[in-house]
Amino acid sequence: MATIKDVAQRAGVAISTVSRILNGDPRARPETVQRVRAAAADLGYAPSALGRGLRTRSQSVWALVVADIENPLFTGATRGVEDVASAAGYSVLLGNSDEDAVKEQEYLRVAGRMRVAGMVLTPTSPRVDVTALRDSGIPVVCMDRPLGGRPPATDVVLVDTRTAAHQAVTRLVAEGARRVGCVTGARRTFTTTERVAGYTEALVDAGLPVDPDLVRYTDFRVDSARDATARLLREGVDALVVTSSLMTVGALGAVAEAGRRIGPGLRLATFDDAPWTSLLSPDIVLVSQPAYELGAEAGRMLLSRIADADQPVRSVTLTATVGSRTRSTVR
Amino acid sequence: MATIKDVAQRAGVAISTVSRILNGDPRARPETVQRVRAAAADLGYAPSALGRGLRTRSQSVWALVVADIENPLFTGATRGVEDVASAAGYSVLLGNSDEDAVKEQEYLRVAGRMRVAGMVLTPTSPRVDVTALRDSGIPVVCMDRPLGGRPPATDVVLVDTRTAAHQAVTRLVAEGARRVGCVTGARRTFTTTERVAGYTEALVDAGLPVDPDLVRYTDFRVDSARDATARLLREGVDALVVTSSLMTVGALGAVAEAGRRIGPGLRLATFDDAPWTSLLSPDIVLVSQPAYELGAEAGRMLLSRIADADQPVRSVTLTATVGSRTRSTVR
DNA sequence: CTGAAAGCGCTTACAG
DNA sequence: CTGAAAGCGCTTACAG
Repeated sequence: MATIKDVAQRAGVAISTVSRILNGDPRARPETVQRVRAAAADLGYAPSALGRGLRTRSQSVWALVVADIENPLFTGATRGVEDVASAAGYSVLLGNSDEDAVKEQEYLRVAGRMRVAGMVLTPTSPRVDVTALRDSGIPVVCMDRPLGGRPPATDVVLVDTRTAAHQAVTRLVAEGARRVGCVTGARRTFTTTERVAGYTEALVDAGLPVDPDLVRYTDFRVDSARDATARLLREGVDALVVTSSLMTVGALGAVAEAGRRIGPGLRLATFDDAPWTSLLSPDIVLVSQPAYELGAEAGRMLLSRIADADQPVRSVTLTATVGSRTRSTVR
Repeated sequence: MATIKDVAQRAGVAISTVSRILNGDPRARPETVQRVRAAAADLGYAPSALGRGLRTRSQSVWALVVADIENPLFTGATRGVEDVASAAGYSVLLGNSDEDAVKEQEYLRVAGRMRVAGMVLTPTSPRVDVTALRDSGIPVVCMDRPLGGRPPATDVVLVDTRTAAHQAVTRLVAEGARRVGCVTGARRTFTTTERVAGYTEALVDAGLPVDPDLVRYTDFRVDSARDATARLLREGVDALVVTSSLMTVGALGAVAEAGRRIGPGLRLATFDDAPWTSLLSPDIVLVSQPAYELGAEAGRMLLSRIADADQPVRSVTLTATVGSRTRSTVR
């Protein structure tokens, strides 16, 4: 493994000269530049991020820790973060916490030890502890879910899915639904409580009774959503709101197993436009979130926070759109 | 940001003592251990991976670069790699090359500069250049796709999807298909050529004519698969083999738009059991790959290669299973 | 049982 | 325009 020393030796210069030239110092003699460049190329030299990072106390790497890499919202957001990062000269290292607080903590630790330049995080709960990172001087921007109470403890980009859930339920009711079941994720998750709130408010606004028993909290898994939906169907609902596309897989499985189908007698609203939702009946009400923009905005916030650590904490909320599914243009 | 120096000062010992104790050196006085531990905890000290990595010339981090994070095969494999890595004390940093050779090259560079302990890679093409990494002493294990010709240039874990494709097509033919179209990915990709080979061999074995025009290569995208399928349907096929679940979204979209449906008149075989495939008709022939095991085996190979750099290059092939879709147990 | 010292691979004022 | 030197945060023989 070639080091700066090897390059210096081969080019017949001091290591400081190699460093300067490779970092584009303008006041270097063209011949020297030539020699150094050639030597570096011959040796396949790539500067060690360890040596460099240690010395400059800054890395050109971000960590991005998402709660579920299978969620199309997060794959889209990941692209947004990556594009903003790479335009600014940063690379992004991804961690998947899998909605598991232990795994998440492990990624936070690794990122801290690696002294990354910043982190974008989708916290598994509002009480995730990022003080260790912040004390290390590593800025954290949250995405999709805030940290702490109100106001949020860090910069954060959210999507207003409360309003979207309200609109979706209002639409179901306008189409004739009277008993709307809700299959949703974990209680601890911000997005869950927001969407349930929107659901409840819509029922109230429509003058319909609110039955807490029609809201089923799960662990986000396909099978849990299937079971929850099966029970709701047995107990009698004429519409379903399912708060993620993965859970919708389970919900639709339960619908099929019950011998029912989506249509005027059983309406469905679902979140996230995963590619496969393009195959669903056009009757379905679909809540689309600006996934790419969610990540891009988080990236921009991180950039801004890196540039100025002392600026006030910011909170940005993006809008989700509610519509019927259209022909997919998603990858 | 606390350093080992701060801890030493607070505990009233030398930094070498701090280092030893925090690394579990047994010959330390209990009182000293106490003091050092307390000081470290008070300061929220986490050793810098930069300092440590520079000194020991070894990192406890792997890089995993996959070609498409949306592919359920790779999300499953990622879990396998992570579990093996973390059991051995490594963390995994993920990069998504998105089937883009430029992005891939960038991740290879970053991993090299970071001096990761090893890499698991799904190369975007057999000609990806990993010599820079290998020259830096960073072992590379390939997953899903080999590098170089035969024998492969690196350790590699593959899935025998050639045989699986053969079996799937044989099954379609047994059910009555005579003109089987194939919608597949990019020509440069190993898995594409393997599956097309299996498809072709099955037709030959069944005594059916082989029409190269029935094989449509795409760029893996939903819309490309949709267009390719639409054309195949117009030209007349009575069965389809689609070599990834994402492309199957497009294929099924085209089927619906053509006013056709999957059944005895138009059979379908597809690869990868994405969660949503559980919603498909039970008639569909499904090729399931051992995703988790693919990653776990790659992780084990990397571990073994790290332990002994000079062992002969190994190539492991796992088996895919062909069946009808069953109720999903996937997350 | 613990400390002082060297050195991992870099960058950056500081001389010259 | 270039080199020598210091130092970033660690670990690890080597003394004592």
